[in-house]
Amino acid sequence: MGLTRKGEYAIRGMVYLARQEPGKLILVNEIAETVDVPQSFLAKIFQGLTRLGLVRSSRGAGGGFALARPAAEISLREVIEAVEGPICANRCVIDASFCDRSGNCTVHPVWHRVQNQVRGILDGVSLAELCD
Amino acid sequence: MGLTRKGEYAIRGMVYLARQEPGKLILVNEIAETVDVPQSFLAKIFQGLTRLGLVRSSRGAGGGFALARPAAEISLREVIEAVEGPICANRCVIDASFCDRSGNCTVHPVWHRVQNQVRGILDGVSLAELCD
DNA sequence: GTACAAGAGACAAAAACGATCTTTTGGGTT
DNA sequence: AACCCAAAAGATCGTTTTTGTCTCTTGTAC
Repeated sequence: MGLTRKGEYAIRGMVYLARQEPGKLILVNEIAETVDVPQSFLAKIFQGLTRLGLVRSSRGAGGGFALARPAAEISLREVIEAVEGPICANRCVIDASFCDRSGNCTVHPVWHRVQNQVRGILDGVSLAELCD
Repeated sequence: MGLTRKGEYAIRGMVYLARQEPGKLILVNEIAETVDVPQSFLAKIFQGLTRLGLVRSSRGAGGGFALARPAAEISLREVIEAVEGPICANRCVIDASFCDRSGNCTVHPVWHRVQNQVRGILDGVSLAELCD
């Protein structure tokens, strides 16, 4: 019932990128150092973000990472779900096999409401807004 | 970012109790069997619920568990927080030491909004409503 | 005082979390 | 072409949390 460090770190890193001159490539070491997260771990996290198309990367000298889209067009939800998986109040909402005892679950609709609210809030916040 | 089995089991058990004649003591074995959760585990969970005053218990022959208050006066949030701890979007909202890098965190207010929304929804649902 | 059922606490396997390290791949430079 | 540089990929690894189980104790009713 809460963000893991992976999520927290991803947000820190992405907000840092969002504060840079758009398109400018930044080394993962620099990001890691200034937002205070372990470099190797952040590297892994950014690998995933790259694969999912949230950031673009370039290898070799002069390489690094940059946001794949303008900061105003990347939502907090995208970042979180990229590293943590889909926001889900209870397994039963995603995984039907977990819940269908006796056919009907009265709590089910509550989980849906929770998810939708959370997603809505997180959708409404962009990286640009988090730059202050 | 989701309920654990403990939370899920606690809800199942409490809803089952809420469906019984008020005040009637039910054996944990019966509860466990009909809501389909491991008995020993549910026993542990209910131990905690008793300690926190959500259910009352009686030992010995004819003992068992019953809701400590009317089902309409026990919220889903109470049950969840009793077993999972306080609902918290990010450690940084509860544990200041986790977040105060450079003093100000722009994401902080978002976590608060998320928490309040979730808590609000869960506060608004009582066990009675979950009985259908 | 005996049977019964919850309370308490120790223990343990399995999964998730939080990294770290090494090797590979690809891009620039000389 | 040879060589650095930095990300990509994958293996590994210690710690914590989850998900239980088991045993023993305590309290209650008959």
